[in-house]
Amino acid sequence: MQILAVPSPSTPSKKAQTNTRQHSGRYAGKSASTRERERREKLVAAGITLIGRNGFAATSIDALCAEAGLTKRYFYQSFSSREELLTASYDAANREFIKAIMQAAAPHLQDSKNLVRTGLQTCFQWVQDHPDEARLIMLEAVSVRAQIGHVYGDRYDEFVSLLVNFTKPFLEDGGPGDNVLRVMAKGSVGAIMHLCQGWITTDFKQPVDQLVDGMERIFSGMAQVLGVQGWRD
Amino acid sequence: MQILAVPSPSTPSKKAQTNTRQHSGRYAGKSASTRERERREKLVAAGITLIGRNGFAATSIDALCAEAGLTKRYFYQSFSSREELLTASYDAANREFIKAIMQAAAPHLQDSKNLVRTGLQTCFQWVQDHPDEARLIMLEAVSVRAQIGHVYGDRYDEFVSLLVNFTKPFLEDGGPGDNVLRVMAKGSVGAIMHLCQGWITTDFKQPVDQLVDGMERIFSGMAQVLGVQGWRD
DNA sequence: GAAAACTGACACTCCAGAGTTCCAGATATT
DNA sequence: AATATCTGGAACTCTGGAGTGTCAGTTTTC
Repeated sequence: MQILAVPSPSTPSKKAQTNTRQHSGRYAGKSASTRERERREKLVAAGITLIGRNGFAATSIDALCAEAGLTKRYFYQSFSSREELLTASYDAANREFIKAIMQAAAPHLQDSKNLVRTGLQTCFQWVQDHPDEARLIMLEAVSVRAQIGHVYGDRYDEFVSLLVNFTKPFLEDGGPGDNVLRVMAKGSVGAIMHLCQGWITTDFKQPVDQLVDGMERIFSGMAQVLGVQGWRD
Repeated sequence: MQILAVPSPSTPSKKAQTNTRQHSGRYAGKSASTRERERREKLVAAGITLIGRNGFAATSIDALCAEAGLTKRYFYQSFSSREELLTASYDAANREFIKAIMQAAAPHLQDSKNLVRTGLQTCFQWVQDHPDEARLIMLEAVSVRAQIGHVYGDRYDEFVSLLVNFTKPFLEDGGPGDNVLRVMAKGSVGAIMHLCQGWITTDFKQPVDQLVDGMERIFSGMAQVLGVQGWRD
């Protein structure tokens, strides 16, 4: 069951170069591929907004196009199904999310304790500041991602490897093997996501500090169990 | 937006007692309410199977009825929407899940370390043994539950309270407040769920032992951070 | 045996949304 | 100015599934 036809950023559409004269793609000052890319981006943005706001099931292609200010024709030019747009929207939102955290974390790469705190703080803050994006990647994408898991499995695995490899230098010998380390990394991701899920669906009632505090302690515990050097409360 | 019309186990249907003579409900040896309850249970079972197997979006009411060996009439007798059946199916599957873990955990209530290990082992084993149920409660229900969260919020909160209150007696003074404890409890639930999600979508490739091992270490870390008495590796 | 209520199966209407096609107007090229 | 391409908008068909209705046959009660 091939749900996804490879989400290539944009199908160059083969140039319907029927005849051998004039016209080489420009319109309104932009090249054909630029226009197509811009439309695609509008649709992705609309996807983030509507799917995040109303849910995937309640988001029709018509509504998507209306939100994007385009017509169905252009939808099918860039995507072949609603699922494909969901995937692209998920991808875009997820990238921004990761980017925000990476940027905030970068200055603290040498100080693991600060790194954890800053990362968590940024994470929850971003979620609160981008509710649509967050709902999309934390809630709506879960079951769909399960069906197209093979597409995102690799990238997710890379991310987990990143976490593991980053942590490893700090570890003493005699700890768990890589497989178990990976389980712990995934578990951490899950804990954060689950907290975000509940937080989102209760309209961010709980203060960020408490979420950060709780997660910090969980990480702290893991650090101690793993014997991370230079970590002690 | 009232999605759910109170999932009462079965609408007694008000007895269409139009006239004043004979017939008080029995058919095929069973009372009216019994028959109705049996049909409801068949539908719930069908819901678990089909939604778990094919996903909620791909499960029509017709298919549900076919699977249950009933006709649409009976569906609308017990439920007023597909979402309501999903909710009921989620509820049923979730109860079984919790029950299995509680039963396995019961003998170890005095030994926290064994309690954690047994609980985790049972949890993952149950998931592997009940893939349909697990897919339903771990994957399919996530986004829908977000929409009807207020219905399940209370029960979930109770469960979290259970965890917290159970842990509290073992804690030293000076630890985090209740709010933060709750965050940690929710985080643990999230870690397990996330691991199950990934595990399910990769067809249970990873051995149970590794999952249990990883989660055990996370709990172990939390125990140490919280200063649980009688816990030390 | 007759009346009432229940059952199962099918037929039916209705609609939203998917996917396609057409066309008039705008923009570019020569 | 003439030709070709691109754009936005709408009209169109088609289908699956929701929700309702009908009816003949069965079981119960009196």
